[in-house]
Amino acid sequence: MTVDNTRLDAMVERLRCQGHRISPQRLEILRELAGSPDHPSAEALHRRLLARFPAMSLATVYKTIAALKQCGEILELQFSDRDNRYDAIRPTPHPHCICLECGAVTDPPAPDMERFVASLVASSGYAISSHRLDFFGLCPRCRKKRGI
Amino acid sequence: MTVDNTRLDAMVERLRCQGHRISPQRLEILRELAGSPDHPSAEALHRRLLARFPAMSLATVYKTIAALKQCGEILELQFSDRDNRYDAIRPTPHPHCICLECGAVTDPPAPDMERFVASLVASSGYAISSHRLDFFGLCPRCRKKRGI
DNA sequence: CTTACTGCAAAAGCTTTGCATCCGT
DNA sequence: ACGGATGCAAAGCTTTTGCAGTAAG
Repeated sequence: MTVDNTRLDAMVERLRCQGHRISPQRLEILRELAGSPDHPSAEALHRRLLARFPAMSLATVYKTIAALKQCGEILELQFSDRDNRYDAIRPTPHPHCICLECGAVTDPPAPDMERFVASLVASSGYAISSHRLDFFGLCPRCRKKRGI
Repeated sequence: MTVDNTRLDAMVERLRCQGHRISPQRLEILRELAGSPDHPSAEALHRRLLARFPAMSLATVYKTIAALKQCGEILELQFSDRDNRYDAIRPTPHPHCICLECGAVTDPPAPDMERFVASLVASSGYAISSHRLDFFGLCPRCRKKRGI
């Protein structure tokens, strides 16, 4: 796993500023997040961490995610029919592609999103503070598998 | 409530085609959906229907929603931290504005969305079949209340 | 030392499912 | 009459919470 230490340090620093403490478990969760560009679920994170931290509780993962949310250091993609997915590498809103077959979540190249968001912010009458842009379909691998 | 009878008839017809039956309860749920542009939750629908159908079960509402989903006649906006919301008036994907204070969900004017979606579909490598565009913030009313 | 964090288990909350009965078609 | 729909209650699942013990700062 390739951990982005700059990002890891930023998360640690931000948590500390907000009065959170950094336990060994928490540090390991942050490290895992900093090295996971695949938008893992809480359960997936927990599974990966168990190898290095056999006693880690799933509740601890959720509590650390809650702390990161409170600091604005993680982006939560909510789903009601499957696990939520998390992106702590790019915690500000950006588009995602979600594969309906394998569940992969990826960051697509974002073509002139700025202008699109800006125009909507201007025309909606809302004071927009964040957004969510999800595109559902088949990822390249699953397309190939199906010959589409 | 202003029911769009054209839309209501279309839903009934589509359900029938797919082998579903139209009970009095179901017809009333469809009528309520056709007259609800506010993207109600299942529970909100149920609450409104109880006035006219005191014995209506929440499970029946969910089962009718499931039938509509299967027919592509309803758009489900999933949330993991609150009730899902439903739009049976415009069942194809379109942008939404969601108020973080009062929970209102509205359809904003959609400025050159076509081009944005098209460019992403082209650049992502995915075979995109649907999308979800949510904008979170304060609705005009809640802005006013707060003086923002 | 003070107060947050951990891990476990229980609770919460929305949605789905099983089942006996009822009713469209 | 057949097969789907209803209503009730129970089950399912993910996420949150309570608590006693532990440890970070």
